[in-house]
Amino acid sequence: MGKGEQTRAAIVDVALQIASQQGLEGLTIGQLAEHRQMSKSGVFAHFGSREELQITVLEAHEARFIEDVLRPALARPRGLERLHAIFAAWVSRTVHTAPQGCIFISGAAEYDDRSGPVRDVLVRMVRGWQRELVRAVSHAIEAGQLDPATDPEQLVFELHGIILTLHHDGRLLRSTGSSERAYRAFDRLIRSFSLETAA
Amino acid sequence: MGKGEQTRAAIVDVALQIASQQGLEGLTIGQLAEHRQMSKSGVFAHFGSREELQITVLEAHEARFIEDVLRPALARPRGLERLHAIFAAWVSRTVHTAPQGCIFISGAAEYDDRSGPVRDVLVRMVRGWQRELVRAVSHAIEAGQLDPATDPEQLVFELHGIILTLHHDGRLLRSTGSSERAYRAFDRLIRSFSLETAA
DNA sequence: TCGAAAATAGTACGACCGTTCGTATTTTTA
DNA sequence: TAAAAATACGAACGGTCGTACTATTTTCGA
Repeated sequence: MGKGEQTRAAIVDVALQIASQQGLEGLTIGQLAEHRQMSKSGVFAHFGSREELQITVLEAHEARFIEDVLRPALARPRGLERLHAIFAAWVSRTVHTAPQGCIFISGAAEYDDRSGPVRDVLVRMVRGWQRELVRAVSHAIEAGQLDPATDPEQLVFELHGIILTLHHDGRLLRSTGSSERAYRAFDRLIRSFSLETAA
Repeated sequence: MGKGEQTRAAIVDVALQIASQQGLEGLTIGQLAEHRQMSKSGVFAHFGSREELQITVLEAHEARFIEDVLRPALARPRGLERLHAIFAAWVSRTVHTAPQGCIFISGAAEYDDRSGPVRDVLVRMVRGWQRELVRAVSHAIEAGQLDPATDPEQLVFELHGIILTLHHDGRLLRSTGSSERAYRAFDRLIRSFSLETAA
């Protein structure tokens, strides 16, 4: 790895941190330069534009997100067990990366009324993640662990809501005990989509 | 109403619109001045600081929110009916005010890592709204329409998640049919907190 | 080790930001 | 209708922003 790539990676690292706190729109090249103790133009040269920087940060975020949340769960058997593993890792990531937020979530608020390449990339990533979730749910249906009439996208819709509230309450309201609420919500959600094998 | 108050109200009106699209942090005095065809300093004078402007916008947003979502529901009898009315109005407001977003939601993302008066006001408002929701749920419990073991805050947590996802999917992903998903989620949520009066 | 290529610094730019201040204009009040 | 008060303006300030250019330094393979 050449010196350039090395520096670039280090910049992205810091940028990821800053963007997690201030949002992708709050990310500035000057801030980055100061934090890295180099010139603005030096930082700038690595990306060519602020937009390119933001997209690079998004890509880095996605990579880590997948690594943290999806990858470990893929070691689990398909079905509910894997879905639960995904959810647990997702909750953990949402809560434990404090005081940083999820760029996908803050980005959603920042770019839901904007257009342009950054938004497009973000949308593509979120859609991709939802597709992964739908896959995981479908496996559980195929395995007979969920009601075959289950609409996977509906379940994912509600699952996503749990995480969004967790993020919201934990970060804005600084509530404690949100993870427990999230788990309880997850359990009820799964139960309500389960086969009626009432004891 | 004097001339000053009149102008001020008109400015807040525009500001509310802009903040709904670009966020409270995206709100600038220059933009406001141009939109209103007056000088920056003229706009500025009405608020004394940008922060004061942002807080004023928040207050205006809260007033309208309560007026749209809570007020009409108060005409309904306490309990599930009122809770449903609140939810329906909330969904409607979240979806129909397109292409504008909810300032409470975008603000949550903007200020969850910041400190200062604007954040404080926002937190107070969101807490207040959650308290109203808890009240509505409690009424349903007292009326015997929900399981007496129901934790109202847990139900509100999950209810909030439905709205957050609706906002997210509808605005960022521009999904259609999110309202239907939201209603389905609401029904399942209520059912899972209901007394087991299975047919 | 030398020289091309890569990486970084330095400087300047135009634009916009919130804010201040003195002045002019309009509105309200006596 | 004149005086007083409220309101709006215009210019300017220091600051930060992204970006374009040109130099300088550093890196690294031949």
